[in-house]
Amino acid sequence: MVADARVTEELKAAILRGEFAPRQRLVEIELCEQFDASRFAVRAALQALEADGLVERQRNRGARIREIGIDEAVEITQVREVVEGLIARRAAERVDDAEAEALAEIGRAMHAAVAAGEVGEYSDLNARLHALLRDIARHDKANGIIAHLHGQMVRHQFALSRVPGRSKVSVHQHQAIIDAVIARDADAAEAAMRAHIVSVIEALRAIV
Amino acid sequence: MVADARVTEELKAAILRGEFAPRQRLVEIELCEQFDASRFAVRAALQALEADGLVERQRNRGARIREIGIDEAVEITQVREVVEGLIARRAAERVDDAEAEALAEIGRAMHAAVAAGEVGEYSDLNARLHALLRDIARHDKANGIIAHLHGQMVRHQFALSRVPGRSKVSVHQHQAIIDAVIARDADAAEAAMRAHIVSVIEALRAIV
DNA sequence: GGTACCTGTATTGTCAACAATATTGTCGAT
DNA sequence: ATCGACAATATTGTTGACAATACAGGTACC
Repeated sequence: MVADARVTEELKAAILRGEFAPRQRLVEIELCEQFDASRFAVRAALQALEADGLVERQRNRGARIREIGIDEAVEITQVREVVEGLIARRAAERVDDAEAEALAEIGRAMHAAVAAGEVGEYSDLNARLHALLRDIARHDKANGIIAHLHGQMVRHQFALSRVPGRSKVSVHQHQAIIDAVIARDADAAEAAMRAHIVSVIEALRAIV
Repeated sequence: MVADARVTEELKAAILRGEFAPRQRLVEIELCEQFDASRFAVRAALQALEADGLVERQRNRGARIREIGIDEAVEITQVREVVEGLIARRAAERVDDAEAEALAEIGRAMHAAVAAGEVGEYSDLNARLHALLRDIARHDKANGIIAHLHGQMVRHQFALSRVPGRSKVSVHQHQAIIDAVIARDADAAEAAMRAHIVSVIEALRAIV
């Protein structure tokens, strides 16, 4: 696994960037040319991404980009709800003063971004907040599962960030999470995170 | 993926049965003989089981059985706590009368098994209860994650079932879960499941 | 005109040989 | 006797060719 790893990474990045349409066929030879790799490496990459849930394969019929419908996106987000709840709880238990200040800073930047109407900036801050909480929680298993689920959600995540007015609602939820973690209140942190993601689920359902 | 799938399945079953010791090296040629397959198929199986978290591989150094220490087992069980909590909640929301009766039946059998001191029988009933709850919940993503985590826990699970007196404690927790689901009380079902698994975590920590 | 079959092509599945790399054992020098 | 360099061996990584399979298009028959 050496060339394999490179191809796996590049192919995954390309999928996450949205370069392939859902249900699009992934022909091995075409991928060989695109990534300048052998069929062996491409095959290994496809197998890895199948385990990742990004690609589906049928015997003798090849691989295609897995389509994730709204129902599955909701299920994924429901799991995310409880696992990110665990992460928020752990973060509240383990946060140190420097990390608390970093959280507060993200909170202030979020308010500023919403006030200025910068949705792209707000979206970045959102990702940074969740990533920082994962860093603070230092829970490898939970973090791994979130990464796994996140990979399958990129398309819907993008759609979500385009919903007008969502940032105005979610900024308060994010602030509640930040406040609870800084206050070292584990129960409140978990509850705030779950409330936040429940509202994400509602927004998801509303898209259709 | 045809011979591959067979080898993957058999190898996984062998690992779960405990036929390989933790950190034991898995030499490809030996596995070829053992499962009467080509190196190609063995390789694919090893890659699949790496993604499954049962095997770890290093470049040019081959594969070994992944050792799961007590700390990791605790983390796994913490994730299980919240995801099985979600499953219990969903089960309470979706259970029908026939399923409720099946749950009640398992509860009665559990009490009987504890009274008779049949630990093996109780352990089976425990597995059946959790499986039935997953059936009722019909939450593919959550069920998939539980299956994934369970595969990594078999060794510790076995150690847990040997702790004397555990069934006497857990039978009441199980009954609380059953009662809450039958009463269609989602909050109580989630809380009961989480309380149950918290006690599993404590028992895990106590083993060392 | 429609349906079933057959053939050609595109694509994936499998294999055995070869190359690259790590590990182990041996030898000599200090 | 211990350490380091070096050679031998074991094991994995990679490649290209070949076999098996599914799909599309055309043809004959009803």
